[in-house]
Amino acid sequence: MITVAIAEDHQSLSDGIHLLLEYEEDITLIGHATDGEVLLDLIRKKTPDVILMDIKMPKIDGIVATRLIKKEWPHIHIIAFSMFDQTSAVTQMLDAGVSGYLLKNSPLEEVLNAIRAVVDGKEYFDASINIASLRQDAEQSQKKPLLSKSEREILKLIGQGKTTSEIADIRFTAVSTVEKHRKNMIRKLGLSGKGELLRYALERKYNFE
Amino acid sequence: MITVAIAEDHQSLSDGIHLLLEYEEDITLIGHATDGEVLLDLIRKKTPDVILMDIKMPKIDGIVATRLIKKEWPHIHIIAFSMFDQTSAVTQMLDAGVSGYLLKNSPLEEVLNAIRAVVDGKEYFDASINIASLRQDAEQSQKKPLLSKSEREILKLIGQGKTTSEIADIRFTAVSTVEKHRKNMIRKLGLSGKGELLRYALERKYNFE
DNA sequence: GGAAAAATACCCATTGAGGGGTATTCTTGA
DNA sequence: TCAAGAATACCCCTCAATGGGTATTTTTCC
Repeated sequence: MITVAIAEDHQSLSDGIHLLLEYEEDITLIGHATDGEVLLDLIRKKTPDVILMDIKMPKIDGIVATRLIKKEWPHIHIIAFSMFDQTSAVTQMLDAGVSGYLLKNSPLEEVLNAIRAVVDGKEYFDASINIASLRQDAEQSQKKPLLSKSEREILKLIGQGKTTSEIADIRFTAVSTVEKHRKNMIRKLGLSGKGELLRYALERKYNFE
Repeated sequence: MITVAIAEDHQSLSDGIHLLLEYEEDITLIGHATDGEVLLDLIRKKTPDVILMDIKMPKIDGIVATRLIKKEWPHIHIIAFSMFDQTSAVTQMLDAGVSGYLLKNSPLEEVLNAIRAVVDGKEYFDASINIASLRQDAEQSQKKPLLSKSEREILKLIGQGKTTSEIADIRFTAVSTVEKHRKNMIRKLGLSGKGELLRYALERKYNFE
């Protein structure tokens, strides 16, 4: 018997999976959580074989929750279940230790395939995710992160709506230095035009990077 | 017998509803669509009594689709089914003519209650939506929309990353006119500083306003 | 220890976005 | 029909954000 837990903040979807699993002889749903904290409590009480993990969740998100769980219970198989097929979301979940990645706009039956695959020790990725090329990208980007430490820090502040001079004050550096970092980032990221860096920084926030 | 169609771009959720409805004697699912265009095709072939309508959909979104459908088939009951409980999303769907509004983080059983309520000629709103106060707000804002037509149009283009001169080209107006509209919007919205309007426009995209 | 990469800081320049006006024409609703 | 609000278009001015350089000091890593 395979025991499964669901971490998903949309209860309607969680209920749908519940209905699906009810008619499977070899799978039992042991509980569901609507946020990362509740999930951790749940696991402490009843350790499941498999967790279906949403990325976007209140309190503790799926990426952090996966890291915590794999650290303490490395034998639990975690399958990411997300709306996002962006490279960054997938690589971060891979890095956190998931054994599979499903998309919410795929058929629900995929869930069954994925659960059975991961308890068999295999991995299971949605067909629309090119897992091989992602792994390669991940390796490269580990060695050469596109943006440097200072640059990422400044980008974050830009995303918070800070201006160049405000950022210079915060970081105790000259305005010209911040300007230089901005220009370097624009070059590295292949952007152009005035608002592009702000746009990039803002979109970042919704893109898991 | 109640006939139902689903418009939902996350197939997993749509599959879940399918499972739920399968065991209801008085309800038949006649089809599901993953975008607004497919939905319209579907309705032309088999007219359902009720449509469960997601707001976020490719091609034609739920708001536009609802308007189109209520115009041509006013007897079809439409229930919005969304992740968002923001005022703006709800009021826009109300305005478009929905008879109910469900949230995805509510139990799936709510779907059954809602379907049965709307075929009875009643309305059905998720408990966490304060429908009375929303209706009042909607009345007021109908008389005085904050931004005018041109302003909203320009804001949308700003959100798409267009610069003032590009927007002027697109709209066949002078650059100075677009600048004037920008300034008026900044004043109306109580913004300040250089990137604020872009920031506002970008955040809007995730907030349905 | 020494080279490469990152961080620092400055120079020059252009331009887009805003702040604050005024004025004319077009629409729209009471 | 007539006034209010919207849309159009121009004026002035400032300043932050780029684009494109150079140079020095730290860090980091082989």
